[in-house]
Amino acid sequence: MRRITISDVAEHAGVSKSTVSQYLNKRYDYMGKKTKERIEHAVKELGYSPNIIARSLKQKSTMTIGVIVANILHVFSTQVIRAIEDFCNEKDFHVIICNADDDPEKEKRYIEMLQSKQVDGIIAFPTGGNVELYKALIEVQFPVVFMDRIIPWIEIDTVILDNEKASFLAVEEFLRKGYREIGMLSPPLRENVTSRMERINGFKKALDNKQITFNQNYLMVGEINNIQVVMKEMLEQDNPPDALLALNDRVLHEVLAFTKKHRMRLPEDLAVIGIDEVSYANIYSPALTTIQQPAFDMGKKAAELLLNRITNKENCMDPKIYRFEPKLNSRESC
Amino acid sequence: MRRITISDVAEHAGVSKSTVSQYLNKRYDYMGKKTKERIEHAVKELGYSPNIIARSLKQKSTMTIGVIVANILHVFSTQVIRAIEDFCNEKDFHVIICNADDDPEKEKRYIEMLQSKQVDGIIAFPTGGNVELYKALIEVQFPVVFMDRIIPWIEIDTVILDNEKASFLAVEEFLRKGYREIGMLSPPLRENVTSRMERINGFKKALDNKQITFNQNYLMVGEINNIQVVMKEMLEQDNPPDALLALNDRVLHEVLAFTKKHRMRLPEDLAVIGIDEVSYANIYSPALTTIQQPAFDMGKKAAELLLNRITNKENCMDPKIYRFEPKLNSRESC
DNA sequence: CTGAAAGCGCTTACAG
DNA sequence: CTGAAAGCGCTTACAG
Repeated sequence: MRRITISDVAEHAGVSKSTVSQYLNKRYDYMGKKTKERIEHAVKELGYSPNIIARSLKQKSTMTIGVIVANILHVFSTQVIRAIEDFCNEKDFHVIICNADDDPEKEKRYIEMLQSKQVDGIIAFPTGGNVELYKALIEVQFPVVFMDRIIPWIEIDTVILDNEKASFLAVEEFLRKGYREIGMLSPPLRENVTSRMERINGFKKALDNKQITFNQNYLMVGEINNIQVVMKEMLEQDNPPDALLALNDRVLHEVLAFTKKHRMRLPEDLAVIGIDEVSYANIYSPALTTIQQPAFDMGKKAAELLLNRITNKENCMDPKIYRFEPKLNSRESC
Repeated sequence: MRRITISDVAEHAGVSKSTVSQYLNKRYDYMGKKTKERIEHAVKELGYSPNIIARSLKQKSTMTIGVIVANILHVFSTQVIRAIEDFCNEKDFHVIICNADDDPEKEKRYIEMLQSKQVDGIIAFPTGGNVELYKALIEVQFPVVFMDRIIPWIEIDTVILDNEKASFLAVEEFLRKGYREIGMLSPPLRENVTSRMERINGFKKALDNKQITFNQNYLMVGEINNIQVVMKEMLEQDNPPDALLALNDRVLHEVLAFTKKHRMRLPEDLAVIGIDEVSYANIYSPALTTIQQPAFDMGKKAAELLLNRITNKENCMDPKIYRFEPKLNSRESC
């Protein structure tokens, strides 16, 4: 299987490679009509398609970006990716997806791999474990956009939910429905996973804002696979909360596993709100009240920012943080 | 930002480009120890990383494969992709993901794009709408593996669920639990979406096998966004089924929306089984009985087959269909 | 043991 | 209006 090259086309059409190249790049300005037709014909007849690799080498641009997510199995990542792809597709950019699994080592390997592949830019859910690398990228003005996480001292365009607002919305909804003893359940606060910290801060601030004193025992943290134990503790204390905010979709899953196991009725025995929309929110009984991230808008914005940086190199705008508004889906679990 | 090239390294180390290249490719056989160290040092000092694009051009291999899924938002696709990535990552292959959205035009563009990018092979959920293209790929011995769908007359390695068996397992489970009036709900049977056809055939065969006469009115088809209407019809007939098999996860979702809306109790009012595992199966009330596809195993197999074809060109083994066994997750909805 | 040279398939500045 | 030539950053067969 020998691939057809530009030389074959040139020979077949009886012109030079240069001219064929001009044709392929639609620089018809000075091209004779006859020449153009002959090339057109040759291309068709030979079924020629250009070797982008060769072009990239010469042009030093691959029209490809890399996307490093924590885990493609997470719904949020999946939606962000989909939005990025759709946007890039329109602009004739291609996308390479990588799973860093929140492992700085893997992230580093992927960033290096993507650079070796000469991608024009990267969108990443940064692990936060490669500060030196991030700095090096900024240093050489390599286009990068971060998603979902803010890395302190690193100035890079970042697209992120207004996480405090998400907690605010939840607290307000609880209060509106008459719940005042509000608890919150969170996975461990790893450094750099901005969203968790912010959601917890937002929770505290919202209570404060509503003149409710924050109760230490109403905020508990645990590994996902252990969080049902933690939840049990929370609910077995003397004056347990009557409402519970699940910090993310995975926590919500465990909360529901727990309430199912213990035959608790929602919202009578416990009102529940989850941050992150889940696919089964509407069909669950009761339908689940959630706070939704505009994942598609966020993905699109990230792609837009990145492609802007790639195409307007001159325009070295200062990096900013772009906050997106969460949305309350008020249903039956609260 | 001028990138460091092999020439810079050569100069810095005081050797030729050839030698540096040998070093990078770990062909140390005849290399002097001193030379090796000097290069090692230069590479580090300059922070050199090779330009894979240039290498690919020369070697005519990009160590990259393309994956064309119908929709990355579908859980099954997501899991297959993850398995493919993990496998490829181990073998130092990279993956480019594309969403064809079951649109033959898009599929065609993506296949051409991937070939322009000189990928070494493609794994696709074929739309079935580009038979000529598929044939052309086989013709030039371009490595391809299909997932989930069998395209008639096209001989290509295909990884697919034993869909008939999936229906068999469901029917058996219904019978075991004492349900004999078994209905099935399906999305429209588009040509080429093999799995739907097979699941329906399996359903009929299973009934036949159990000496139950198949009732036309117990098998209904409808667009997803209209399937609740169809379901209503099914359940309002004179002698409605007491058990229902949902052909896939999206049908199941609608079935559950319906039973929730009409306050039906599962399994008392209607026993339900869904083909495809869903994330909420265990936390739903009742927990949902499902038939699960081994998505990760299937993705891994597809990757394995493709990389084998890529690396053992000589070994032109006949394309086969690889069937995977579905698994019954017996829970409470049946 | 190491290096000069050719070549992968394009693009582009320049000459005519 | 078209073409010869150089070059993108590598690899590799071959010479020494």
